[in-house]
Amino acid sequence: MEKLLEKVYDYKEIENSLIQRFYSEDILPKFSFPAFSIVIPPPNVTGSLHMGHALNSTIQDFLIRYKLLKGYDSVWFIGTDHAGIATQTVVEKNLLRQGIKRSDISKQEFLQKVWEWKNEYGNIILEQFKRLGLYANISNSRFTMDKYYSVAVRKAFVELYNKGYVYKGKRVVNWCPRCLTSLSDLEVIHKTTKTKLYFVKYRFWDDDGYLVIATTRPETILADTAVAVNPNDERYSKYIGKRVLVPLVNRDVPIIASEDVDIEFGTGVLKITPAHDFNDYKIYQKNKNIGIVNIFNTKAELTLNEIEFNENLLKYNGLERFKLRENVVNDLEKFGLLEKVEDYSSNIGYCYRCDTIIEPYYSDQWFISMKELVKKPLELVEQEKIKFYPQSFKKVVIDWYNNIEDWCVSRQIVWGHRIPVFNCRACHNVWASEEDENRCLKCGSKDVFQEEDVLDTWFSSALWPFAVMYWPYSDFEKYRKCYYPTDVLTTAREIVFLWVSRMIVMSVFFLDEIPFKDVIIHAVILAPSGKRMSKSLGTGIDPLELIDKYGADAVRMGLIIQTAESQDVKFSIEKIEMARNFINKLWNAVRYLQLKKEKKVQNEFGDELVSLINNWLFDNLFDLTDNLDIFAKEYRFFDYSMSLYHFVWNVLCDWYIEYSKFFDYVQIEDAVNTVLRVVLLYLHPIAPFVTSYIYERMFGEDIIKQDVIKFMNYIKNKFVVDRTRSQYVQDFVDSVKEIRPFVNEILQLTFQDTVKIKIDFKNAEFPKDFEELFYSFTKTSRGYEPKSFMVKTKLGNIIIYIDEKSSDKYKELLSRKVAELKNNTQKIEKLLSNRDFIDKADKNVIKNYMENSKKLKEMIEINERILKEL
RNA sequence: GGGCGGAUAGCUCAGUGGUUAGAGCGCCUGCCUUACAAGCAGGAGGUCAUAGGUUCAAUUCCUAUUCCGCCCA
Repeated sequence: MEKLLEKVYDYKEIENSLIQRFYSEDILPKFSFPAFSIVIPPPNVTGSLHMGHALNSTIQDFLIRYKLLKGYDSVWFIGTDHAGIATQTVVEKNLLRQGIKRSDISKQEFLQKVWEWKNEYGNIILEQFKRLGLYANISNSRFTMDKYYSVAVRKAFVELYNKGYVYKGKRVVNWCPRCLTSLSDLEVIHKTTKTKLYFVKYRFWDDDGYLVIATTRPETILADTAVAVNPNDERYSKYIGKRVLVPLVNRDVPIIASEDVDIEFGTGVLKITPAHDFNDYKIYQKNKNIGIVNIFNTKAELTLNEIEFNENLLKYNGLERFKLRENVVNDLEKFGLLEKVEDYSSNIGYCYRCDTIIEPYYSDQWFISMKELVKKPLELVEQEKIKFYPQSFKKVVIDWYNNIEDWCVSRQIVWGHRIPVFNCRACHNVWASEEDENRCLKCGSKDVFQEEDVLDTWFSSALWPFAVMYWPYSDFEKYRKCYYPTDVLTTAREIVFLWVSRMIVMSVFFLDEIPFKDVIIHAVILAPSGKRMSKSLGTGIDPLELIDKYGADAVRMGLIIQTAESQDVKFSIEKIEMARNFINKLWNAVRYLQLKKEKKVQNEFGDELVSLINNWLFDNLFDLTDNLDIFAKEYRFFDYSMSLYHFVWNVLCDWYIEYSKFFDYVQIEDAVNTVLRVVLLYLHPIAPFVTSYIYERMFGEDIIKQDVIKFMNYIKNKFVVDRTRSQYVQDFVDSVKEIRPFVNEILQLTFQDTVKIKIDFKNAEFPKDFEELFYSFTKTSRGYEPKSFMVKTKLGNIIIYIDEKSSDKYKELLSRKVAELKNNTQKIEKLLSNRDFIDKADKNVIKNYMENSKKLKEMIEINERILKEL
């Protein structure tokens, strides 16, 4: 049954042979208990696999596979997001390359083009995910605009609408003049930007005096409807009620009082442009009589209309906002209205998709009022019904809920879920409906039309955890029993508000239940320079290239061991190499053990020694697996990986396999097979390819079908560990490590093959065979008859007398050691003579110090004697 | 402006109220020892950012400062 591993670990071959099995149509929910479920954060259909996806998916796949091995019905719901603005932008650019402008074709034709694009390219990202070795069913993936999902979105919107949580209103919103759509607050990226502060004179209407106002956006002067000062500002309070002329426009506007005016900023006088500034809009809402003037069209070009017509503006008509700014500044200067210009840096909002500067824009939009909806989620997070890892995000989410603003959900684009609100031209009835309507519910008129806007992408993603389980169809109840709420959500920090907190809101509203129990917020992997990884900046590192070069297993493990906790890390290729080397090491260890079967050992050791060492091995193994289970439970993937790394490399390979070279295969076969099984099983969630491959080679079985819990119970009964006996072996290990530096130095000085020593096993229970092992492990040999020279190992029960070869080097080594020992002893003595310490410190701590002090003194004495006689 | 996190070896990062603070990479010495040179054995390298405080004891807890990063407005 067992097949020998190939000489060289060829990850490409292995990945090719297994990838279809991992990503297979046969992987279906079993609807059995215990169940475990995760929903993937759906990648954008426009996306390509980046480092964030790679880490995020690795974590999820780890959990899915770990639970699978633990006997769970472990299901991963995967799929993609239609990503409204992002996708539309990509398709627009595509068409432009073919010479087709968006404006050349109708909305319907364009929509058709987007669907064509989606059908052709929309699954690329899922195909790329494959390469990571994910265990999921690709044919079962969902899409936020597929047939069933669309039903869920409409149902959700209509229900919110009918319960009064949706309203339409004319508001100043974030507007992207390139994407030609509104954006939610969360889709705006604020960046400190160098700009200028213009000090502009506003003349009084009735005399020659003037006020100076500082503004970063002089072009919006044209839409000023008031000037405001803080009533507590002694400099200006006397002017409240007077009127000033808006420069260039010569519209006369009032000077109003507002507590919102920052006395410190600029001159302390604020111009009010309600239609093009958020703060000004707030002030306007409290002073509606000042009026609101919109001077821009959707592309942020100055556009006069009948209502807001002003002949002084005619010459600017059609100018784009920054061109307009130039013109306005020039004219202000020309008319002597510009007092000065200063350099300034201010926080400016940019579109998160296309990086265009956001224009606050006064327009009709749809909103969801959030204050009420957020109440229950807030409580649930506070009560830790949903737990965040790391915990600090609990507070972050709570703060966000507490300061929630209404959510602008309408987008003026084509690609998305059209808002299911219908209007009747005849009777002006407005209603929301899950079905397409062509007749007014109220008056029966056929003159009805649906809203043109589509919903924010994040509205549909907020429904993801239950929509992927076919809510609101009856099937959902079947899924709900096993898989809802889902167990854990893993995500990057940047979408905690955009997505995570809104999923909670929606799940609580529609199902009265949390969508997931745990939220893991993982690290952000930065470029090695510490900058963000970004394709456009050229700082991105392609995970697929890494997989090509190092193999998927190495990439997975390498990512995990460089991202402990959620602290951001600079990407280090060394960690990927470390993982690759580790897998290679494991491969070779297995291969060695397989080859060993064929070989006979010359002078094999007795079974007594073998059992002692096996006992030590299993002691370490059980210690390891106990820890691994804790680490997995606490999502400490770094600790999980590193403890496996150290067990395989520093326990199994460095020591056990070295011991095994003195044993015959039959003596260790049982232990070896068992330990390898356990290692492969526990490593499988990190490195699925190589472990599956080796497992099948060795045991002829599919690793994913194994039951770890059963197996562990079985072997814990079979190999009962004796801690005391295990300590003998550990003493041996420590003694070898202690003596090696001396031997190494001596050998290098004397060019001998071995150093002669004499070993004194103080502990009679040590098997005599250990002596032979010791010689071999330390490159020493029997035959030294000690006078008084020796080195005593520090912790162990073994005393080694070493042939001194009376060299200066040796003397130096010993003196250094003695000095070190003395130094430590002094520190401890000082502590022990401290009354406060004796009175207050923990008794065990004191005891340990005292014992150690004794040991140290003994060693100093011995080594000093040696030194004297050298 | 408000909030959060970080500063530990040359580099990337772990870790800890208590004896000698770790890993990988890099560096130095010696080894192709029949599983592995992607390896083996050994070594050098740290006032744990700075200043105070709490404590018998601080790299670890607290406060302030500096620098870096992130989030929100």
